[in-house]
Amino acid sequence: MGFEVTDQPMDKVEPGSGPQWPTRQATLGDVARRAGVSVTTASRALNGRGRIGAETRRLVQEAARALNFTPNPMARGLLAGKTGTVGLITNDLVGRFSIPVLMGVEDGFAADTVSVFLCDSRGDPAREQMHLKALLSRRVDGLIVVADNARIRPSLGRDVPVPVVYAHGESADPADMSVTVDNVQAGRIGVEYLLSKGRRRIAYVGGVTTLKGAAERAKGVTEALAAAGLGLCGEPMFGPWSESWGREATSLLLESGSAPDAIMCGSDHIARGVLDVLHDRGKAIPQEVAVLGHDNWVSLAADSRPTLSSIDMQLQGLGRRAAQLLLDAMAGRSAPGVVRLPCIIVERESTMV
Amino acid sequence: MGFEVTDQPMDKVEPGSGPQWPTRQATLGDVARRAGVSVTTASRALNGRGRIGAETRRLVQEAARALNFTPNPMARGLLAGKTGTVGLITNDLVGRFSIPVLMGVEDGFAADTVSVFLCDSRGDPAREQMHLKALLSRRVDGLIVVADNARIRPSLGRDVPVPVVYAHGESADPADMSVTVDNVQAGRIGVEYLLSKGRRRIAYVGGVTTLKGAAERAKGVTEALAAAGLGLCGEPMFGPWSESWGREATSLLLESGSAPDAIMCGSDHIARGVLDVLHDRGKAIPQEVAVLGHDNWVSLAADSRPTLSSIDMQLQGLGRRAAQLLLDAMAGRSAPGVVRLPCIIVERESTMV
DNA sequence: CTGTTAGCGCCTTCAT
DNA sequence: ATGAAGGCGCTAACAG
Repeated sequence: MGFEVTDQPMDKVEPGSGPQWPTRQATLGDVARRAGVSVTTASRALNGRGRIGAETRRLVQEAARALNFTPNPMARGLLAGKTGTVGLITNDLVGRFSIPVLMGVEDGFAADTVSVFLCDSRGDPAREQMHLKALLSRRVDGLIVVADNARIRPSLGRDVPVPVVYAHGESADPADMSVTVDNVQAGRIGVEYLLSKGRRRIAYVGGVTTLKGAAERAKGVTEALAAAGLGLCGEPMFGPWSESWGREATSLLLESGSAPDAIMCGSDHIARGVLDVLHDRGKAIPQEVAVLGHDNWVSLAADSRPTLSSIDMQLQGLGRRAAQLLLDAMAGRSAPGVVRLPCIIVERESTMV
Repeated sequence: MGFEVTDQPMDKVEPGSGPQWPTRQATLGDVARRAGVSVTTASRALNGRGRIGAETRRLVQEAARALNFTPNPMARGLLAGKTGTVGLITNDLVGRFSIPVLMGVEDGFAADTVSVFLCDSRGDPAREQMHLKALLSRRVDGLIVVADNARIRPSLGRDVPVPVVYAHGESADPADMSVTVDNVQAGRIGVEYLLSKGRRRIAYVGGVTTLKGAAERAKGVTEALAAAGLGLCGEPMFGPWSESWGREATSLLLESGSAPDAIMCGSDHIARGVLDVLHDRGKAIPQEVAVLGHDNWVSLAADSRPTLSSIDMQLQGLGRRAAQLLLDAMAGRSAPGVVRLPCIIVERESTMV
């Protein structure tokens, strides 16, 4: 099961000395020679172009298999003017959001057709610019920029010579293609879900509304409540997306005299803080107060006390969609604008009566 | 600041119609023509080979800049027989360990020299095999396999035609190069640290010892205690790496009559569970009981009640080291064997008197 | 149906 | 100090 040419003498073989890199890979010439045909014929036989004798084709294919031949993508790309690669630039690999998007993107491309270069700019525009340059000089056929959902990001500009899709965070330029999350819908379905569970006094603890996503979620919440003829229970609480804010906000909420029967949270981190304080105060969850998180971050939500229901942004699907859009654009069918994808509820104990 | 050739007539320009892909990139021929020299001279001027008149060089460089020329890596690679790319195969992008390793790997390569193809096998050997094939047919110059630290993984085999470095998890074949974490040392420094804080009754709640990492950490713990003439407080508790196990183990521990003044944990998840139960039972942390986590997973450790001290595996450094090893191997200096990198303590409230 | 010729963009002898 | 020619591996004309 060797990957290299075993058919002809190698340059420097030291028997029994273990792997010997680099070992020359088989070329189309090798295949042709072994099959006793010309290079062109070999090429055609393998690619299925033009008319080829059945026997010849078989011969060539066999030779290719025997030599473990795979076409050199550089030679191919040089001719075709395309590399079959795309670049993926992300801001915050540490931030957990990039990962599922990234996996979705990978799903979206056939692995043996398009490969993905990964670059992390660490939130530094200079690094991003550097990576952009590097990727373009690698002649990627397209780019995906995984951006922060919290704010609209500047476009890479219109003079980038390949199609670009912005994923998760959207580009400021409406002529760009962006795929992002429908945060308003997320807020809405959260409320609708809690209403369906019989809750009427819904409080909200979210992220600071200077962040785009946080503001949109809050908007969806307000709208859905209004549609049901209700208002928020207590003041809406906006703070950092952290556990300690969840704890603090819950204390404030309870001490202000509000008696919510559900608390909807802007993140799972916040929700964890909420759970802790409710627990300390002896509130039964979900019987007295239901808690709904946001992000469905499994390592935070799946093993808490009680386990945490959460809104899932379906980021992997978003990544797939971004890849699809990019493929279309690379094929010449580009569709500018912002696509907003819906979220779903993942139900666990914290909301299950 | 265009990326494309603006110097000569483009094929199809529709003025005012926005970006027009694909726009031809400048070639060395374009540069040479603009500078009024031959392609050979242009090449030499830009690469600094051979003797070139100072003025000629300036001219060429200026032309290159004006045309935004970057050499086509496929043409270059075709000639050089190398692509300047490496493949990175990971098992579990969702599992958080791959990410810092990945970032370290990125740091380890000069972004404008080596680019990284990312592939996630999702723990499926068939997918891994597929990605391996795809990467090899892309002619990567080397491979990094980010593996699970919990078990020794099978080697990709000796007939892979490029150097391979295994990172985080180690390969079963000692002829391979692996960079991994020194789990024994981790256990040891954890104990030594707690001892230095004046703790003497140290309990241990770890992962199941069928997992390699868990067993090694436990070994380090035992050794360090023995070296201090001490033993473990209570039975060592081994279970899943989860919060609920942390909670359960703590209850068992306290109910068994052990009165630890410190609990060392196999993961931050476990530690979070430990914190919760200690909190419920009114134990002051760290005054009565100190708690030490493992992984230093910031989103779990940095905002808990109290914030959690933890052992950090320095995975980013590990990734850098893996990249370095691979670079050396690609340059012909390969160093088989397993490198074990030390961990450090990150101190937060849960252990600070 | 098959082989010959040419060329993708670049670098490297070899000449001048 | 510069240029011309050849070739990396492959595919797309154009013969035959």
